[in-house]
Amino acid sequence: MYDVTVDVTVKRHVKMLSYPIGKPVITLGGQEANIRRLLDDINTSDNVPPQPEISGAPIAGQGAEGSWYDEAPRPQTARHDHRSHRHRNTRPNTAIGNRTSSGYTDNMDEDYAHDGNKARSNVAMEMTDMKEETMEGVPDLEELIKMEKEEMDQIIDMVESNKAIVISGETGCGKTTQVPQFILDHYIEQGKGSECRVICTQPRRISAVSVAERVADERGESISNSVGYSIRLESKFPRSTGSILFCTTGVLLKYLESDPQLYRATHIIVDEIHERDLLSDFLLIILKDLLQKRPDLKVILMSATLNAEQFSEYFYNCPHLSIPGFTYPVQEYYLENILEMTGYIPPDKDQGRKKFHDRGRGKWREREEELEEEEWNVQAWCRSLEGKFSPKTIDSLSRMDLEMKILDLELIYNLIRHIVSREDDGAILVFVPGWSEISDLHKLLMKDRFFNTDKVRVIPLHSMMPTVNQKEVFDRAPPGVRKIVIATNIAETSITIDDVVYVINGGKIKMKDFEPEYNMTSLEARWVSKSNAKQRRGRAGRVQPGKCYHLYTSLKETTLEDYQRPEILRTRLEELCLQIKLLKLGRIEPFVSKAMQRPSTEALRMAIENLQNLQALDENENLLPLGVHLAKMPVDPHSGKMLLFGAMFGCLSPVCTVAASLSFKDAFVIPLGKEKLADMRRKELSEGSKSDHIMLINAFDGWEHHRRTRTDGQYCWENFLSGNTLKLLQNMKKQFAEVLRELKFVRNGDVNDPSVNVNSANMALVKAVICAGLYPNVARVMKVPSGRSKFPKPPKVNLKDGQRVSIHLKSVNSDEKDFPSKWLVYHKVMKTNGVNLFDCTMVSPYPLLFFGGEIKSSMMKVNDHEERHMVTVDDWISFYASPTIGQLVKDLRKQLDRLLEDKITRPGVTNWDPKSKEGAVLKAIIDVITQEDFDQDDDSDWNNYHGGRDRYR
DNA sequence: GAGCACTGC
Repeated sequence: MYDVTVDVTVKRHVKMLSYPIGKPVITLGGQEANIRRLLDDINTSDNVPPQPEISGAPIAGQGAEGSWYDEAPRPQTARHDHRSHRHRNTRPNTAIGNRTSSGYTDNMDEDYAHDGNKARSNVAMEMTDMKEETMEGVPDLEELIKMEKEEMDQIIDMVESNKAIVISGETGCGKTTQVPQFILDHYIEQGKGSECRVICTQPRRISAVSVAERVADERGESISNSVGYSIRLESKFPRSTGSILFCTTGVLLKYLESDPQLYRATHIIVDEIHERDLLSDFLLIILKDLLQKRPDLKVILMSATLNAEQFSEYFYNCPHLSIPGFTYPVQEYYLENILEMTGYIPPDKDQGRKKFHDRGRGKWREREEELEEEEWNVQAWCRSLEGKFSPKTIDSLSRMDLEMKILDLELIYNLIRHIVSREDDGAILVFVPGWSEISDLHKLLMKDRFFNTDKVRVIPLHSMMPTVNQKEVFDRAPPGVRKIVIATNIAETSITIDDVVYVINGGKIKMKDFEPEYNMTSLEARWVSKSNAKQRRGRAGRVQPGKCYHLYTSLKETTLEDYQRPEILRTRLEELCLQIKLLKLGRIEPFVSKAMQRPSTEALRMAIENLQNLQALDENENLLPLGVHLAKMPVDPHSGKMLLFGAMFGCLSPVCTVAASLSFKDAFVIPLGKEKLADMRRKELSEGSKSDHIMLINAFDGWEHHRRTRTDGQYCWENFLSGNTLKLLQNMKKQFAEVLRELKFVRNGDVNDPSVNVNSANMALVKAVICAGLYPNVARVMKVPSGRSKFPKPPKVNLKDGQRVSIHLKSVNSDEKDFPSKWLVYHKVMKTNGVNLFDCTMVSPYPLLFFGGEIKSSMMKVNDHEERHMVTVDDWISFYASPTIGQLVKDLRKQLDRLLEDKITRPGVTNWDPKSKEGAVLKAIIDVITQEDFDQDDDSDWNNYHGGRDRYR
């Protein structure tokens, strides 16, 4: 055990080091008498745990009267059977202003981005492929109605005569708002309105709401009549039949749990399928199968134009219809044009042959040859530019790093200066990959007095910056003032800024990727795809003709992928697998193989294995009782397990805060330049807990406390918190409590009910529950660098497989010097620059012993003369312990395991009566955990022990 | 010495 070593293997970005990982640093013993007494108490308690029954409690969502999706179809009433309510053609041009002033908008808004007349001037249908339309004269109303009628008839014909169709069209063609209405209106005209229930899914919450509002508006109704929406935590259902429901993809998938054949819908429209997000790809597999079982069901897939054919092929070569759209023309410029117009001379690329790490894919030599070929192509292309571009530009192109390993911010700076001084008014939107580029470019601009004036307004935009919630992003700059927005891809789909006329496409995008062979998620900047570029370009043509500057050559553009890799190939699959089992879709592998692109066998195997280790699946992929609970909770499996334990151990509210923050996002926003101050605030909020998760609880509780005195605004401001996010987290917590009530783990759905919070103030226990949820995500602190250097480095920690990683600088533990326990549990580990733990909680030994993996007792040789007893969890987490205490811990653990298994199989409210077996066991466990036990072992002084280890690095 | 973006009756 002492010399457990890991193979010395150098893998991509992962240092596998060889050194002992098993030596304990903590000796257990202080609680021997305590545990013995507690075990005695258990043995004298009742042997049959009483099962408190929850009877008569109504289950939310089932049979709730008046809910849209459970109501039986009923006859159509007369007031809906004429189309005269629709007046979308005469709608004034207010849509954009209204939505943007309310905060977020979405690219879906583009479907009605322009004046109604313009938008509808190109409604003529084409069965052929895409055709770029330009603005024509505006037809008169009569002609418009006629054109629309033709358009509608064609779509209806196709829908009627096919089970599935694909409709493609660029943003601006109106497909999202019009197609659902065509279908409904057709049924109403036929006097069959009551037979029509259209569900239209959107990938984002905001699109679902804003499209529903727009469509209701076009029909001259308020929401909840013939049009409604349903997103998580917020629903306004339309009437039960003769109606259209816009919902998120996730909501529709949730419906499948109670209605596997989707009888609540006659038509299902899946919008934005070209985005290839995990949930739409999953839904498509299900719908494809469902068409066999429900011959009456109509499926309409809606996509952008590029590659729309592949969806038609996937759906049994179903017909494909393309709708032309309207957008203002956008002039495009490439790197060669930009160098020519700015006269900027980029730095030469590194001359020495760069060592090329292509993350293990492809062999070194092949890659070298590939590079040489690329180089040759570039030089040939440069020669072809002669005569068309100045020699200076051509020379620059041939010498610079066209791969843009590091985004050239000087180039962007020069380009912005060029636009500001030479081009007409209009906001500039710059796309860069991430925080550091936003920060650096912002500094670069502010350094220049040219930009640091009242005439220029520079706005950084990032999901974690407070500007995402501020109106100024959307506000049109006053005349003579230039607005410059520096943004991540948040401005590509989620946030729409109307007055943008100039777009600078930095060419790179940060993308999450999962590599099962390294069991590692990464987040790295890659080249954009053609569809990203197209979307970015479109951001320039919303209000008038615009210009788009791509920071890559026109040669490079030809090598860009059409689309980003679908998410299903880039993500962990645990949740997907659980859903497949919950929806009884058969064995995982064959089911997933039906996807448009199937994930690797390795990724699937890893997901299934993890679920088996979690006791969610058995060895035959059958859902175990725990798996059923986890699948029903709207969080990842680890957070789900945490919630179950939180309910059982009477600390529901704090644990819900953690689960909500981990599965959605934490509530912090950080203004540019205030990073360190924000770190300090978080550290204060952690109150010495050495836990990011406890810090989140304290931040949330502080906010709720200040709400009572209406000082929450001040509180958020001081602590860099977003009130909007906190409200969402609060609602999520309520939802979790509801779900736990349905699963019968708590009696009522109030997350703050005292009965489920008897131990909420016991932070040692809350940490233990966090540990129970996050296990086996355990890391061991290996080295705390000395604090003398100017920039103290974060502690180095090891994962179980020996990977050496850092604690991310955002974590409250990143500047921690003192770890009484060397063990951390974490939720997220990700490779960015290096490999980082993004959140962690230091845990004491007992939570690991009680909630971790298998416990073994063994002897360990300390030196030639001495051996010591120890207990070890999962063969790597070791503590010195006498044989007696080892046995006591094992006995107690056995009691706990039995209790937990029973609880999971037969859910019930916790019985705290210490005379019951359940009460006695829980009391014992809580008692031991509460006395955090950090007895240091004298002869294994941790720093000495690891002092000589540098040679391995 | 640093955090793409979504989402769940």
